Amino acid sequence: MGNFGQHGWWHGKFRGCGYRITLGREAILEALFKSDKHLSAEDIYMKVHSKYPNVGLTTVYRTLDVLVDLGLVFKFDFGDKRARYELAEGPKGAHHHHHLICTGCNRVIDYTDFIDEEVELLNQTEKGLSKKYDFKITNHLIQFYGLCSNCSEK
Amino acid sequence: MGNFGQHGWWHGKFRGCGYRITLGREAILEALFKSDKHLSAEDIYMKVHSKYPNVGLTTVYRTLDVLVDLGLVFKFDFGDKRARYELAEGPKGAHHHHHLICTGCNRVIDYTDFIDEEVELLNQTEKGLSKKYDFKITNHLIQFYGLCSNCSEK
DNA sequence: AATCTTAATGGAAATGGTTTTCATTACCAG
DNA sequence: CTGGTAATGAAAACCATTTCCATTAAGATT
Repeated sequence: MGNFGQHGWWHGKFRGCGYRITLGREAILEALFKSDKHLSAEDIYMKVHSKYPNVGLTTVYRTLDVLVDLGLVFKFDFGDKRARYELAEGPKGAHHHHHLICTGCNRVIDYTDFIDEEVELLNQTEKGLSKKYDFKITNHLIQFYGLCSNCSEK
Repeated sequence: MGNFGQHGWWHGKFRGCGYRITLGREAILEALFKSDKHLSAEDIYMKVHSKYPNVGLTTVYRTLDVLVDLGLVFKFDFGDKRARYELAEGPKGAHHHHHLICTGCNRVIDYTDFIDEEVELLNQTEKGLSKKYDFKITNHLIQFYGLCSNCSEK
């Protein structure tokens, strides 16, 4: 579970792409691993910075870019105006979920319900679209927008 | 078709929400109506500005906010770093489509294939989620990411 | 271990899309 | 016509993210 540091499950993928393993990157991935989710770059910076004060915000941004490129991290836009990041897959693989976003208060609810049906339909759709448009699909995004119980009362 | 100005199909919805009808708003909505799509705020500004030079960029942003709030316009993030806008519904109603986004060159392909199945599944999902999370869903976003034929060759 | 190549880094400055400010204009209800 | 107030434009502010550049440190080679 919490034994992030001992594993290095991502080292292979990292090295295989010519990236070096650094303390900063280790710390950033650890922060993502340990945290709940929907972290902004600055959230991550502050977590990392408290333990490794010599890791700068610029490195956080650069590392997140790398992680997104490698597919280890997903980048989201939830309507507040900063990017949000969450781990795509851990040592035990991914726990797939999508998001409900409240346009009133920007609260985000993760849900895993209906995911199987969604993903099955998406796979079919992806197959059809790939063929028709000669497009190699690597990822998808589904989000629902609306008002949470608090905000719809007003 | 092109007789945008004569209709004012949106005036009702506008006035009903306490908004005034102004030349700038008319021009901005007309630009969205006439254009293809995926316009940025500045795209719209330039189109509008050529015909009505006294409409400023600020007004474009403010009007787009209003239109998005009213549900007349959708706002998208396609990964280049500016918001993209397109008309949600015209006088004849909406022509629903989703997007394929190339992460290589940021090209966006609209597709309407599979939309029916998608929308049906989404409706079911929305119903289930609304109930379970007491969340009033008003909108959804589906996007596929990948590489277009040009970019996957490299 | 020592050396070397070059990716990675941090701090400061720049960037640029979007928002805010504020004095002025112009919808439109009465 | 006229008053109240929403809407506006221009300029300045905002602020998340990127870029610059001199310095550091992975990690392959010796």
